[in-house]
Amino acid sequence: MDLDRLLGLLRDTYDVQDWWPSESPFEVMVGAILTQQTTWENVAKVLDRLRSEGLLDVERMASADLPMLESTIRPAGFYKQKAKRVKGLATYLRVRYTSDPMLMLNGPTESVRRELLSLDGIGKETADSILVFGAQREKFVAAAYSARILRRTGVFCSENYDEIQSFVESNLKCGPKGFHDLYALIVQLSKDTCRPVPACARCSLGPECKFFTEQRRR
DNA sequence: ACCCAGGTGGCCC
DNA sequence: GGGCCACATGGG
Repeated sequence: MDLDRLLGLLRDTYDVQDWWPSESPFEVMVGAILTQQTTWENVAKVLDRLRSEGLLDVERMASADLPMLESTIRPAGFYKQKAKRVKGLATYLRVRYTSDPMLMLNGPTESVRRELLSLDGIGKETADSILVFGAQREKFVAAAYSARILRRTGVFCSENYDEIQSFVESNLKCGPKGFHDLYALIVQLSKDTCRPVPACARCSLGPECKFFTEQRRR
């Protein structure tokens, strides 16, 4: 199994259209923070609540009442952290990019990525999700699901984020949207308990691999 | 009564 | 650099 074949199989089975629905890049940023360690169903509920309160807006979010924000975010879990981080993000965008907060997503991908990573609550996975789904950049999100599927399909075996990301980014030949689609499809496959993971093979590391003895899943 | 979810940051060694 | 831990609600 190689990357392009995996992507092809997944595209035959799942649809990437509107996998990450949003009305603005800022909504993607907020959603990316809210969805950390949380199901999208709960995040969608919170996004709706934020929207109805007019808070999916940099200016309004930045000046939102924190306790109020916390109670709105509660169903998404880790609500105190997330409220502080989302408000912190909005505040940063407002002061750093006064004319247009979304200018932050302009410029070279790697420099936007570094700036995202400097913010509280935005790590590699969240930064890459924002780049891919909020700013249409070519980046692969090397999340836990990605590591798991690539390992079980025998494509690549590693738990290291940077290693997995650079492997995919330098080996997937498929054109534009390849990284975007691959990640979206991997998550759908992971959550779809009714369908088996595509045929599994041990990775090329052989007995050196710490997962070598893992049994194949159905 | 467990376990997991579209992670991150802090602290320790 | 890795290994633990807190953060928290909701659903199986």
